[in-house]
Amino acid sequence: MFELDVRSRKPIYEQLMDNIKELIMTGVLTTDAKLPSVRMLSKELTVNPNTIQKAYRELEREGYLYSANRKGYFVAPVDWIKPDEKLNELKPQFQQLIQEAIYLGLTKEQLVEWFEETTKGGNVDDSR
Amino acid sequence: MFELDVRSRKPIYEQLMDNIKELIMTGVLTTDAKLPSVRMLSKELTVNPNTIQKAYRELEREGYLYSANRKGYFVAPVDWIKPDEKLNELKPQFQQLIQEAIYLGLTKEQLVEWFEETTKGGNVDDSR
DNA sequence: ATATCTGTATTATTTATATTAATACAGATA
DNA sequence: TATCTGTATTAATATAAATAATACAGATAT
Repeated sequence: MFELDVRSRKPIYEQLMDNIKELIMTGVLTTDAKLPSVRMLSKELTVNPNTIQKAYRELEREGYLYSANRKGYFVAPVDWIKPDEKLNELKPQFQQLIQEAIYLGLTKEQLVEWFEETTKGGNVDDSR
Repeated sequence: MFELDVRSRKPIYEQLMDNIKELIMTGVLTTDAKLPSVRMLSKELTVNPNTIQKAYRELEREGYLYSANRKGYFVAPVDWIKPDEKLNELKPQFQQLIQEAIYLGLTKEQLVEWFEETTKGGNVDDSR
């Protein structure tokens, strides 16, 4: 279910966050879906419980998850993320990447193509 | 000339690399332009010389700079970077960002708009 | 030629952070 | 009531970034 690389420069908890975000964004995990408990996932991935918790708590802070009174962690509704704010945070990252890509020869057409590959591949859940 | 934030999570040498890349990509620094010496920049930024050298050497490895026999570091021609390979490395980064942005409501039109803002703002040097 | 600039290299130390480890508490659930 | 859950705390370990202090040798300008 999750792909972690302990040799990567990127911290395990961040890799975990990316993995979970992707499951949410592709619609595999929908609103109110329950995530594996800290301890279970810890055993499954042979990673320390604290590391799992750090990822969960961070995702909660960002609005992707919520935790209910010792019942577990669950997927939060999209609008808890404050999508507009988040998009504005993403913009400079995009523009830095775009600038570098343009320098390397990226055309507008190719960028649009990449956009459409993404929409085609991922099954977005409209009911959310 | 350079903007560094010692409190950032991103290492100083990586911030320096980003800064230099941007100067190259916006055409402020063109092919064969000389960069400040390791020691000078070290003093100017009050950063350890080794940190500067790490940034320079890494940019050399990536093909953005070259160093000539104790004469200094200089901007390399674009094609030393192997643009096609680099673009392929950039693609997955783009798609991850695009996927998240789509989840947050990004439209194709907005992405194209961001692309055009980038081309308009930066003065790309065609003579390269 | 000589002082001074350049990159290059090496070794040690400090600092920050990620990760693991070992526990403990208290509410939720079966 | 036993066992699940999240939450919290403290300590130890590992890794990497950054600083520090030097040294060597080629390039350059005076």
